[in-house]
Amino acid sequence: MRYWLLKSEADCYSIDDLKSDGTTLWTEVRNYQARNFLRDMSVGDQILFYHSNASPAGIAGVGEVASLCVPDPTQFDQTSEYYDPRATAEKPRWFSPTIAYKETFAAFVSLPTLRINPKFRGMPLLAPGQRLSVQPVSPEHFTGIVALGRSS
DNA sequence: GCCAACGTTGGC
DNA sequence: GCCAACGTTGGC
Repeated sequence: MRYWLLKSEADCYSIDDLKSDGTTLWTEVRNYQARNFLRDMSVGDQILFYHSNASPAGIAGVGEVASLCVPDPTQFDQTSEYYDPRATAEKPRWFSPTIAYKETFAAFVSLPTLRINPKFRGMPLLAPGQRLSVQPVSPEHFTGIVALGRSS
């Protein structure tokens, strides 16, 4: 089993939205490196759900990969701002796994909290200037963040 | 809303 | 295939 971090703009799709949906198709990723990570996901992989554009930004809870990637339907939708004219049904360019809700942290784990804790040094999330919306997470970092999130 | 960092596009 | 211009991300 592997561990990942998924970013979502908090005012666009938050952990509460995932909770009420139960599962969601993770669409609209338009970055090749992020796409490749999505394709690497296996059913049962654990997801840290990160709120970006929040104050503060940080990790709100945990999800799980419920199904492997399918072609992202928004790439074929001419009315979508994520429409990609270069994508075809035979050769889709973008892919979406299904993510299931697992838990909302009792204690939101903010970005500043992660930065001051030497345990999390080396996380890609904390690297200056990184913007990738899908990132791998080490088992140690995942466990440490979940422990912080469950504490109150 | 600012702006630094980064990815993508497209002319050559 | 280089690289400048442009657009986007995302923390603050």
